[in-house]
Formats: sequence, structure tokens, C-alpha cells
Amino acid sequence: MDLTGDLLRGHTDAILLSILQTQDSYGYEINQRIFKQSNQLFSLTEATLYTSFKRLEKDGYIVSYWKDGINQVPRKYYSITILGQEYLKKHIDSYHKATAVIQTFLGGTHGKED
Amino acid sequence: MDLTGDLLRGHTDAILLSILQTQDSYGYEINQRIFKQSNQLFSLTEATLYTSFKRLEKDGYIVSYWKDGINQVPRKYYSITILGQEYLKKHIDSYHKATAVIQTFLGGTHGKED
DNA sequence: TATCATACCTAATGTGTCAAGGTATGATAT
DNA sequence: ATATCATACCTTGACACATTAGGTATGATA
Repeated sequence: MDLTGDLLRGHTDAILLSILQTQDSYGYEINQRIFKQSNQLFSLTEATLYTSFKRLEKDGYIVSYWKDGINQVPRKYYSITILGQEYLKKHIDSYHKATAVIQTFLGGTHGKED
Repeated sequence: MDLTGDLLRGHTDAILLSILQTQDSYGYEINQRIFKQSNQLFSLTEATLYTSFKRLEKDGYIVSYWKDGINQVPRKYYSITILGQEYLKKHIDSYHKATAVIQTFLGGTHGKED
């Protein structure tokens, strides 16, 4: 089974924000972080990743700045804003409510015994 | 906050299947069930509901039959198939894996204290 | 005979994701 | 020099699922 970003659909933005809440970071690194933190189960396609960044920046949830290290490919760093933190909080709240409901349907349905 | 079907996105089919696993039912009733079982938080739009049925039937996960009661508007009942049960099982498995990962990102991020 | 609840359905549009491209820098090997 | 790889960014077109906004029809009630 391969778990694509489709299973994360709708939560991508929040996941990126949650990572940025820890510290500023850039696309390539963030995606690697998701890959590792999910035990190599998930990673976003670059298209999804950068589309998400565009959306988040347009909405004012993150801001960006370039960082050109010496002997290093330029990186575009992102920083979460207050607005972004508020959005994240609300999303997490909705997420918990939604999963609670989904749980009532999908939770007791499967047979663990087999 | 209003919780629309977008938060259930991707899980609609599985939710319908899980209800049908309990017993055969029809669209209108199923949607009312979702509404009640979610404490009036969620319900599907009819378009989403019937689109989902079409998809599920096309894929062989459910079969349908009309039931014309006396003094009653005809109802289209749905019944889950073996294929549907297998799909449901797999979906639930993926769902658990996905929520586990999402949890690692969104779980410890929010401040309950405020 | 008008209106409401029940009960089904479709077409057009929107949103997020993916597949498949592209550009450019720095390191390494030939 | 130049080929190749890893890093690092970005865009376009297509697709899947959900929504908005309609539509049809029956039975009960006013």
C-alpha cells in the first residue's frame, strides 16, 4: 500500500504550518521531514508542496525570505505568521471534531480478528 | 464553525459503506443518520451523496434495488457487496495510518492552555 | 390546488492533488 | 571542460471529489 498525499488532503497546509511553528524552514527540507517523521510512508509531491506554500503566503499565513549560503544552492525560507498560528489552531480544532465523527463510523466497523 | 463535507473528503464513500454494513438503506435515510450520529455537525449535500452512490455502484462496492412501499415515495436501497467490504477494510486501514501520521504533526502543536 | 416533506437526480463550477514537465546551483568524476 | 547527480525552486494541464444550483416526482396536509 502506498500512502499518497491524497490521504492528507485538506491537511497539507496545516502540516506545513505545524512544522514551521517549530522553526523556519524551506520546501526541500520540510518534505524530507515529512518523509522521515512518517516512517517513510508519506511525502508530498513538489507540485503539492509549492502550491501549498503559494496559497499559504497569499493568505498571509506564512512569509518568505531567500537565504543564499556560501557554496550552497539558494533556499527560500518560510516563517509562520500570527495569522498562520490562528489558522492552525482552528484547523486542529476542526480536525479533531471531524476525526471524532469519522471514528464513530469507521472505528467499530473493521474486524481486527482475522 | 461549520463543518462541511470537505473535512470528510475522501472518507465519504467509506462512511456510506460502513452504514450499509449495518443494514441496507437508502440515500435520504443515510444522510439523516449521518446528521444525527454526528450530533448535527455533519451532513452531506445531496449531490455529494448521490455522486458517491454512483461511484460506489460503478466500482461494484454496492448494488441497488428499488422498493416501492404502499402509500410511500419509492426508495432506492443500497446493499454492500463483498468487494465493498474489502474496500472498506482497506480504507479503514489506510485511514488509521494517515491519522497516525497527521497526529504526529497536529497532535502536540496546539496550546490547550489558554 | 397549493405547499411541504420525502426522495431521487444532473450540470457547471471550485479546490486540492498529481504527473510531467522546466530552470539553476554546487559537487564529483572523467 | 563537461557530464552527471543531488539539491532546490517553479509551472502547466489533467483529474477526482465536493459544492452550488438547479430539476423531477410522490404522498400528506391545508
